[in-house]
Amino acid sequence: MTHQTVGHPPRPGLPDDPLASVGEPTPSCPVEVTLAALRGRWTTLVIRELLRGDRTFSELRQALPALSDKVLSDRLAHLVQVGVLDRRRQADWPPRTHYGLTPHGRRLGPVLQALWDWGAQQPPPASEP
Amino acid sequence: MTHQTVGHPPRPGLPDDPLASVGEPTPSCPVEVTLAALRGRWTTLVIRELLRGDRTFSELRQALPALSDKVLSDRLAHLVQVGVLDRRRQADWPPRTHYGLTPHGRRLGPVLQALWDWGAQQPPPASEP
DNA sequence: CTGAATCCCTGCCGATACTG
DNA sequence: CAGTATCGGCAGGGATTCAG
Repeated sequence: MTHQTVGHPPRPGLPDDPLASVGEPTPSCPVEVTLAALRGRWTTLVIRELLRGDRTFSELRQALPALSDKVLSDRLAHLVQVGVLDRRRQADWPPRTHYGLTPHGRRLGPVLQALWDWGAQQPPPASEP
Repeated sequence: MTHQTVGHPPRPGLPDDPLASVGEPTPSCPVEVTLAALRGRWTTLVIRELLRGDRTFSELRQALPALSDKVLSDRLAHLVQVGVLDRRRQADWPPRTHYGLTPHGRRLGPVLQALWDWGAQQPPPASEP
């Protein structure tokens, strides 16, 4: 069976790392860190939109019409706080705010790709109750 | 998967797949599929435990002492339903139930690894509000 | 235009108690 | 041993309204 066990290169292993021994969900677990960053409905769609390039508040609202102002604002604030997004206000009038991914946020690309790849695989036919 | 790159200069982000144009969170988006599978507190820890090998209900409870019976039961049922886990009852007495990852579930390894890797990176110092 | 404040409703998850 | 039943607290998120 080819499975990652003891004795692999200096790569942080998932089940083998000491930190992977946490007995409860805690912010010190890197997996929890990432899931916390992606937490919340619409979050990944906002990131996807910004992976295509910088956007303003209105542009994001236009791209995601079913997303309310409040939640969009919440998501953006959250993503800025965890260092995924960068906010650049425009002193002009009308006030425009541009959002873009930080380098750290851009590294979420491979993560979303991994999520995409697994979800695109056909699961075995589940039995319905 | 059709990967028509539409002139992303330096860093192509998410796949430029037609499905990536969804305007709202929907089960048809593969990213949502995966996040739905991983949804819920304790879920990734249960998977991590089973990445190390098959476990019974009690063994999982022992490995995650702060997890209540009900939630553990919920998580296991959910993961079985989405095709991540495989349940094998023992007709014997006392009744033992063995849980193990399906091939599909085992492919979550790289996904969790991607989540781990990003979360393990040092984010830029967050600005204070 | 870009957000913050408020209200309400829903679903999660923890605790406890009970069954095959 | 391996779950299900039930209840309650609390946070997430949608709609609306108001402010800078």
